[in-house]
Amino acid sequence: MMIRTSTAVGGAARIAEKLGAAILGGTYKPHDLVPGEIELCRRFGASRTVVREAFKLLAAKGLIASRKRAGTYVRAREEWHMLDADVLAWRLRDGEAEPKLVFDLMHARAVIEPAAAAMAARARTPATLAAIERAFADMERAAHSAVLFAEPDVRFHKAILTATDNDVMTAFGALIEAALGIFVDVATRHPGAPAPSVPLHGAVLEAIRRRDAEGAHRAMMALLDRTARNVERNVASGKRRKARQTSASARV
Amino acid sequence: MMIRTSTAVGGAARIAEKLGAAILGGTYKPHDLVPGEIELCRRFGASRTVVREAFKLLAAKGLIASRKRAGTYVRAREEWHMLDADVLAWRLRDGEAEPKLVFDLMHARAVIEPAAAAMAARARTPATLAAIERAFADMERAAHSAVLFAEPDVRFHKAILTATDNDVMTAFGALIEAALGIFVDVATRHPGAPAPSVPLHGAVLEAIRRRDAEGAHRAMMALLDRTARNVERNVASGKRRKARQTSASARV
DNA sequence: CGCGACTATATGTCAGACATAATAACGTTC
DNA sequence: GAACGTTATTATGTCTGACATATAGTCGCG
Repeated sequence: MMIRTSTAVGGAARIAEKLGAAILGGTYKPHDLVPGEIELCRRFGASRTVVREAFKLLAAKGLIASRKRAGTYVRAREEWHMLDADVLAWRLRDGEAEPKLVFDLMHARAVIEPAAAAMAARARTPATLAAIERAFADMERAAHSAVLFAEPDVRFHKAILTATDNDVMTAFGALIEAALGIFVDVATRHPGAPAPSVPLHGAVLEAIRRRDAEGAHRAMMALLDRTARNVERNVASGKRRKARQTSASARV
Repeated sequence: MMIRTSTAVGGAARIAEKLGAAILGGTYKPHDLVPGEIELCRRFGASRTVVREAFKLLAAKGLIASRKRAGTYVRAREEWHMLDADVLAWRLRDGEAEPKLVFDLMHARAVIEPAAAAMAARARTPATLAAIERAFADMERAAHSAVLFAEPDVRFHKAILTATDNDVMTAFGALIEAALGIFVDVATRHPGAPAPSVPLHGAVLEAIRRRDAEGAHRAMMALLDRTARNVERNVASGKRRKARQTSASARV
């Protein structure tokens, strides 16, 4: 199992994690300099090699860049790779979450996923359809528990993206995954099993099965509508509650 | 000592560039090991430090991972961050381009951009509208040359994404930019100025200006339709011609 | 034939040195 | 005193050689 509270795990990755979260959290703002390599060596108890490798991890995501003599600075916000799963996770995790981001994600999903469902209805093969069906079956089985529901739910949505047979659409899976991770987080601290959403998922599956592109589009839209209402209802209460739990939400 | 055979520029970035292109180009396939650090030091005439930093750049994009003793290997294709601008560029650039990817990109644009135009029509502010107008004006001025047209064209589409006031939609800018880079490449080696597409862009702008969401959606759809037909017409000839120019396309 | 101990190997980390470029400080000239 | 060229400083960039660590592969034992 391994609990690894904070120690031991990867050198560069650990530092990048902390620094990335700090940047996304606003500790270091665009055009600010991050602490110098030597200073970070001291703080993290690591060698310059490792700190520099951490820098490269963040540089690859568009977060920082370095100039000789001047130091390493945070790049302009527009340069950040916002669709990168890690960047998204850092944004969503930081204590003072941004409710607007949650809505932005929902709106983006409302654009992408219905279209994806329609494309899947047209392009599905026996194999890709089977993957969707498997995910759906697992969802039905886990419908009583929000926690157990999460995994097949993500799998369901990703399976649809894969069934589009479009590499770019498939790539949105990472986005959906990050988004659903948060929504689940919201849902779990709210009463009520996810059972009601099962038939809505079922409708999407059914439309894809009979190659009904328009129907799949509509069904996915309806599903996301329900999710959006759920989220909207819970964002306020989540906001109230975050004050006392800072960011202690354990990743299950 | 170091003889620096090639052109001196960038250390880690240069190596990451080559390796990334090689992975996306299929030289190293998923689950394959890439050459060891020492071997790459030899090949690139660099120190292990630099090679390792290059590895981190690629690791951050999901392309590779390392295990002790076993070496550094290419991760499964599903793990690659396909929406990353560099990854996309590497895919598009490699000599044996994938025509399917070009179509996938077009289809994805057809999903995202009309929706973005509609959102922009609703959410635009004087400032964001002005940015779109400026880009359009520059397009009109450059309508006679495909090369000059490219920059304001990209700016136009990105300005619309920004005007949505949705961080996730805005992030698609990198995607559009990479896609347009290729389409321009195709267009330039084909006769005819981009002038005909100007009024189509103008219609989008006009709809956004009068806050007509549905109209903006339709206009953007029409614009992309034309682009799609253009691309479709030119992919075949591009394919034929790539044999003799391998990958000598100079970046303008 | 299965299993534990050992070894070789590639990555992971470290410390110290020098190279490089851009800024800041200085001093000279008009 | 202001403009300009020179030097010093500083943080990143690169190189080197060494040691740490985990594990795939090998060997030998039961």
